[in-house]
Amino acid sequence: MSHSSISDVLAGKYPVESIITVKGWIRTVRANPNFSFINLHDGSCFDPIQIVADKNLSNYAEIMKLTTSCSLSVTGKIVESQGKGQSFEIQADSIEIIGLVEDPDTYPMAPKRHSVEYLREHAHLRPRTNLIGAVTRVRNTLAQAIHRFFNEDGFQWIATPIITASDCEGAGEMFRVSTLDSVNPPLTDEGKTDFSQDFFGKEAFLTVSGQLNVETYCCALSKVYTFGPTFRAENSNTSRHLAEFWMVEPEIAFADLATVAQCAEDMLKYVFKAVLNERKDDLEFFDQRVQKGLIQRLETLSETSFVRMDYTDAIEILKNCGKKFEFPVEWGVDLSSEHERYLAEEHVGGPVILQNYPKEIKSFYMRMNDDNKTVAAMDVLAPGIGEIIGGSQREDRLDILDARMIESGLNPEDYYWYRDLRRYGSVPHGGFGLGFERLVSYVTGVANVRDVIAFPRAAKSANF
RNA sequence: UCCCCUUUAGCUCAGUUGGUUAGAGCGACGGACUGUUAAUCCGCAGGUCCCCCGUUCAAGUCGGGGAAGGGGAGCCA
Repeated sequence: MSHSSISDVLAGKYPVESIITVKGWIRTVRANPNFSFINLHDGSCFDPIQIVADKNLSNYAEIMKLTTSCSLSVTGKIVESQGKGQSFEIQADSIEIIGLVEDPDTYPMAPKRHSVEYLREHAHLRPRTNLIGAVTRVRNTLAQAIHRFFNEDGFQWIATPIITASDCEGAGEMFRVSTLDSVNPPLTDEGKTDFSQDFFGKEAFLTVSGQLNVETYCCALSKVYTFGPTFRAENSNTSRHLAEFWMVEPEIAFADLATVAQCAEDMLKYVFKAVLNERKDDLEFFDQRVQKGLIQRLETLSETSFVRMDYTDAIEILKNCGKKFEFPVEWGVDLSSEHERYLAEEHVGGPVILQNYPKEIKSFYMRMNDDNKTVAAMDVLAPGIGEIIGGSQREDRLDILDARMIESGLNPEDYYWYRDLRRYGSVPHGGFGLGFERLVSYVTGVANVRDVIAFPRAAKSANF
């Protein structure tokens, strides 16, 4: 049987006096012997719809006993609400009780405020809450907007592999993918695990980045991006790290660092605007309950240019700002959280694009600048979150790439297919990686990335 | 992985110098209520004080060890 989404009903899609059916779960209920108010939600929007149940309903005795999260099918007439707080409500003709809550006393999602830590321990029920429901819709809107932004700009979406047999990705600890007997694996003559007998005939891992793969498609289709899950086996225990997270990685051919930075800025502004336009209801909740001033901040961000700053200038600013840092600042050091926070939160007061870092602290594939000291790298630092995007122009000159690999202790032969791109019609190109959960966290104000992904996977934590 | 903090009712927390029967708010439950909005009012039930070992006449409280969670750092997206 067909039914209407609550978001359509509240948006006024059906004329007053229409008879419709809605289905969902009870958020709150206020009962008295003569009539009851039931707020029903189905996840289609932030607000629930108010059902007015009169005592004349045949099953009114059962209706009076309903509790939070019971599931219902309600058929009735749309009317303009007599009360404040909603424009429309449904005057119920019939209420079918689909599923009761078997023991309201022990049902974990009470109609009250819960801590995010508590909700995380009940990850299968937390999507029913206002908070996680809103996060989920905003996350979806951001993902759709990212695809739309790239599609409108002529990018092709490339599904790069989740499993990678090349052990040369370098960035961080990897999860091994294997079908070998983990207790008694086959051994080589040297007594080491014999991966030639493994499923792929060699050691295989979950990807830590799609970048190297997507560069190959960039050097053929010009504008490409990946958007998929990424895995890091780092033992990080912070509000900004997950072992399984989603990453957006565009790669642009015939592009320099400035083009890459502009793409990052345009993409962020595009998705901020999308959320402001499409999910105002959820943002208002975040603004009220999670982070005051959130909407104003997003509106400002989507209109003003991001500050660009060279690493060298940032070092001077940090050295001369008069602030005492735990880690001393000197040209050549990797910036730590306190430095990044000062730059984004205090010096700029907004996101800042930091560019041209010393080559020693960045990856081998980043393009060497003419000064032979810095590479064409850029990070977007956001207040409160830190690094939200990391990117670079890639080294497109084979001799310099080889030299950088050797400097970094890598064997160029292992990267033959990556090097081939520089041998056959090499072009300047570049791209960046956006941590999707960090973006959702930034946009919603929800501080921990574990609360903006459905089932978070982190060190010592893979429940549900 | 390192530093700091926390763990008491379904949830959020208080708990004095180590001392009788461990408290509040919210939630749940029962009742009242003809337009409520996390309704309101009245009533009631609800405890392995995270686990183990120790000190003591006596431990929620003190000591040691462990676990889980949080904040910060590192790594990064």
